[in-house]
Amino acid sequence: MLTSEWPQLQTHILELEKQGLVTRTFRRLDPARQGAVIQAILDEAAEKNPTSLNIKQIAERAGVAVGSLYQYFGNRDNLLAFAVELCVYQLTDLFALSHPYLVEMPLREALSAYLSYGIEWSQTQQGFIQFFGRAAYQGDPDLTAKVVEPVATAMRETVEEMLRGAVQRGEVRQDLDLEATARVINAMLISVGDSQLLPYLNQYFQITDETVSIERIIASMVHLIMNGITPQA
Amino acid sequence: MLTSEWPQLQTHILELEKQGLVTRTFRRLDPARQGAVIQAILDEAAEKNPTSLNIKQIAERAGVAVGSLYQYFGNRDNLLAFAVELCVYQLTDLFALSHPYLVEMPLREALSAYLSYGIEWSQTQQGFIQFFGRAAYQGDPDLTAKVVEPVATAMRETVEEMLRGAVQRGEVRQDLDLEATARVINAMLISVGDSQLLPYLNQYFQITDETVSIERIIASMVHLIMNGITPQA
DNA sequence: TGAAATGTGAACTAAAAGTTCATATAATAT
DNA sequence: ATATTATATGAACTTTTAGTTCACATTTCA
Repeated sequence: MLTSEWPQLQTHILELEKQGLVTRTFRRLDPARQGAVIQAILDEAAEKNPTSLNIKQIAERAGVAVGSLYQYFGNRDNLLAFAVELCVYQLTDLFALSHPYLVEMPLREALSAYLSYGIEWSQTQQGFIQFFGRAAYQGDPDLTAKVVEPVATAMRETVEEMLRGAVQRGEVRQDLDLEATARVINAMLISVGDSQLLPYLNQYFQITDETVSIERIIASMVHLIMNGITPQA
Repeated sequence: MLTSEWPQLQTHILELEKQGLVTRTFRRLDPARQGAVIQAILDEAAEKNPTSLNIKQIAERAGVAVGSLYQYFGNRDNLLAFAVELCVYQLTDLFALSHPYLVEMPLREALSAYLSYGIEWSQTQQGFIQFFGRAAYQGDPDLTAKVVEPVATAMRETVEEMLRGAVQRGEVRQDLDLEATARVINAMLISVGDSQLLPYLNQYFQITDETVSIERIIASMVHLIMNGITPQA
């Protein structure tokens, strides 16, 4: 069940209740029902996009009545705000958790781990990552400010510190334009990762298909970053 | 004016007239008015997204009456299909034109040119690229099949041939996983390019900001691709 | 000069989506 | 056991949004 896989979820819901985005009723709900509602919101957002959430469809998807959603969230705006805030909490937590490991790992392994772990993790945890992805690629100003900006900054800073650590450990050149290179690598990680998270994106980026696996892509990407493609002297 | 900067535009419009997507009336229109309508459609699509085009807003933006749009396109579906097909025509033309130059250029210069030229070109030609970008990141299945897939394939194949040419000219290693590497480089070019085309994407990718210019990014990207980041032996 | 082509936008229509509320059921307290 | 409170339900109401039409005005051109 969803809730059991998100240990911090109840804490975050309590926090959001204090902010007036959910009612006590929702917090005290049967976990299965609570999970179904959250899952329905995330799935709905992933299928279309966060800003065009449809209350009636969410109700149908979750197997509850519309009236119940109004008892939980009061109105649509709150429901959306609830999902948005919850998503930021969850992803912020995730980055806080993985950050120290990634920064201390040898860069070569850290790059692989970042992607492999990220792709795997987001596939078991159906929902929050996809919700975030839709928000990121939709470009709604409000969502961008509230969800995308904080998470995107955390991502970029993680990559920057991974690189900085690697420089200090002598794994990479000293004369790198560290800031610019970190941004390029960050963009690579995002595009490769997101193409696996949001299948429709892969039709644009064309990262993988029947002939090229994600493992081959990750290997080539890491190799490219570490060694470039110019012939060895 | 828009029309004068797209030499093939009239030809394409005639083609679309034969397909029943526009009326003769639109083709024979005063060029300024015709351009204003096309521009309005593209701008509208760039601001929200292609699938939620709003007839009334397009009319207002173009400075024409809604009734006129119905004389030009018959209905909303045709108007959208017209924009979609026109976009594919224009971008296909663009790739056909630039492809041979890029493939024969030294890879190092070709990578820079691809981006610099692409970013510059799309900023003067307000519209088609942004329309395409919105389609690509929206993920509507119909748009993906009709617009994104053909253009995305052309992009990936261009990069593949750039790499293949470079291998043959001895500019890069022979033992590369060429297909996988091409896909990674293609994704880099897309993410860096699109972040400059669609400003909201830059808030996610965080490629550039006040402290890091696009020129620095391109230089670092090319350097990364050609030389990697490992210390020189 | 008149017939054909084109332009106009208020008004019509339909659908979609948020919200309410009377009623039913379950939980809890006394 | 019964009253009280909490929660569940979904049909009906309301509002908004957006595509479309059409009677009439204007322009073009033979």
